[in-house]
Amino acid sequence: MTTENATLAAEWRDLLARHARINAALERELQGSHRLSVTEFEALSRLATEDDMGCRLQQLVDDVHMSQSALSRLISRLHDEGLVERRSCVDDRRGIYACITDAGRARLAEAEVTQAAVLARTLHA
Amino acid sequence: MTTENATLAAEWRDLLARHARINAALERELQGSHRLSVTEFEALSRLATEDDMGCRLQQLVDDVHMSQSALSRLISRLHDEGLVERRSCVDDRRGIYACITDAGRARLAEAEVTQAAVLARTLHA
DNA sequence: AGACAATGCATGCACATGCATGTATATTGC
DNA sequence: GCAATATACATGCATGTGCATGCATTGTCT
Repeated sequence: MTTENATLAAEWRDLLARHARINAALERELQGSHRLSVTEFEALSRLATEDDMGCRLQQLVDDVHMSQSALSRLISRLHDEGLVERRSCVDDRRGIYACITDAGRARLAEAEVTQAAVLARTLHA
Repeated sequence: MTTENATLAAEWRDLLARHARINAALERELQGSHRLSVTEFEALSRLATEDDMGCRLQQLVDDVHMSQSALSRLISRLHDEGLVERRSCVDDRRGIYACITDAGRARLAEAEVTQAAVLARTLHA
C-alpha cells in the first residue's frame, strides 16, 4: 500500500526528471539554432503533417499540449514570423485554418535535424 | 537513419503527451484540494526528506527541476503560507537553509494522499 | 592585509501560459 | 423566423518562469 504509493511517486519523479532534462536541452538548442521554442516546434511539426489545406485550430489544441488561448497566441507568433498562414474558412466562418508556409517547412526541416541530434543524445542517456 | 529519427521523435512525443496528461491532472487536483502547485509539492516533498536542519537552496536547485530564481520565489511563496522556514546559516552567511514546518508536513501529508490517487489513476492509463 | 574573482541568493524585466471573458458565427427549439 | 444556447477564436489579466544582474559574503593569490 504505502510501498506501492512510494513506487508510483518514484516513477513519477523519474518521468519528471527525464522530461525536464530532455526538454531543457531541446529548448536550448532549438531556440539557439532556429529561434523556435519546443512548443512552437511541436505545433509546426503537427501542421506539417497536414496537406495544403491546413488544420483547424480546434484540432491542433487536442494534439499540442496547451490551452486554447496559448495556442491562439502561438499561432500568432508563428504567423508574425511568416511560418504559418491564417485562413478563415468558408463553410464555418468561426473557424480558422492554420497552414504551414514554405518558409515554415524550411525552418522546420532545419530544426528537425537539431531535434534528432538532441534526442539521440538525451533520450536514452 | 530517417526511420530511427522518426522513432526517436515518436518516443519523445509519447513522453511529452504522458507528462502533459499526468501533470495536468496533478496540477488540477493538488491545486484544487490543497492549494499546492506540482512544483510546490515537489519542493515540499524534497524538503520533507531532510532532517530538522533543513536544506541549502543550492542543493534543492539540483533536485527540483527549476531555475535558481524560480526556486527562490517558490520558497518565498511557501514561506508566506507558513509551510517552510528560512534560516540563514552561521558557517556561511550567504547560504539559506529552507526547513519544512509542522504545518508544511501536515499539508504535504494530505497532498500525498491526493497525489497517490492521481498517479494510480493516470500513470499507467 | 588588500585586491579580485567566485559563490549564494534576491530581484527587475520580458514573456509564455491558463483562466475568465468578449465577439462573431452557427445551431437548436419553438 | 426568432430567441436562446453552443461553438470557435481572440484578448485582458494575473501569475510562474528564465535570464541577466545586483548585493552580500567567502575564498584566493600575492
